Amino acid sequence: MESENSCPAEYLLKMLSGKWKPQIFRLALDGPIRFNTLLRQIEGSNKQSIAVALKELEEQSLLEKTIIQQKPLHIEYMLTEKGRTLIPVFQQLEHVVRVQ
Amino acid sequence: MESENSCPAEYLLKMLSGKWKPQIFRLALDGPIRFNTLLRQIEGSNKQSIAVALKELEEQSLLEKTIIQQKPLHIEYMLTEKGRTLIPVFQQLEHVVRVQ
DNA sequence: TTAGATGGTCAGGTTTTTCTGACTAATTGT
DNA sequence: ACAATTAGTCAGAAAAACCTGACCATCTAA
Repeated sequence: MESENSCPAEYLLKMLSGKWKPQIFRLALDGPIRFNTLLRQIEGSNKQSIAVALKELEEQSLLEKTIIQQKPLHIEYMLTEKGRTLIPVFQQLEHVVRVQ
Repeated sequence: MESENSCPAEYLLKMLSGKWKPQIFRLALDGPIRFNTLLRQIEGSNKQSIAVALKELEEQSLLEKTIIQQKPLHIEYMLTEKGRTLIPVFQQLEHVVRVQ
């Protein structure tokens, strides 16, 4: 993933390319989310693909994984600061899609 | 290409998915553009892929093909009204990419 | 203690996307 | 007449993305 890129759409497209990333990212917009919740909410998806997508989103610093040391430890994925910079783009897109 | 879609990013991603579409679209933002110009300006691309991408962008009504009946007839691709609705998204993205 | 949930990994196969090279046809310049 | 440019198409191969099913470890509830 070369971050050097003169085309901003290509940048977003690369960041969120793949069959499940946009949906994962969108669900993460609503707050921290867990692996199996994603798996259940994204219909048609599968463990492997979600796992790979999450790993890549982490590597791109759009999501971060947190292990919560509690009775039954559980793992959460949430937007990073960088991830949150994409929120206005999503809002803009929502607007555009409504208008079209 | 099912246009039904609850996730706007997924919508954009679908519209502009593929290795060359974002770059084609971006070049088209600067005005009508020709096949061989795209081919030359997008390095690493090839005839076949550009041709397929252009056809799909046309089918999605983001670009339109115009045959200009002049001495040597030539063909131009330009943004449609629908395509132009994506301009603010690109601007937003440019801003975000600068900030990141 | 056994079943079910969470959060994965791994190998292998299938599907989708992309690329290469050859070919076409119209037009223009030399 | 011949080469070059434009604007493609097509078949087949290669590469990338995705899916399935099996497996694993930890924990909890029955």
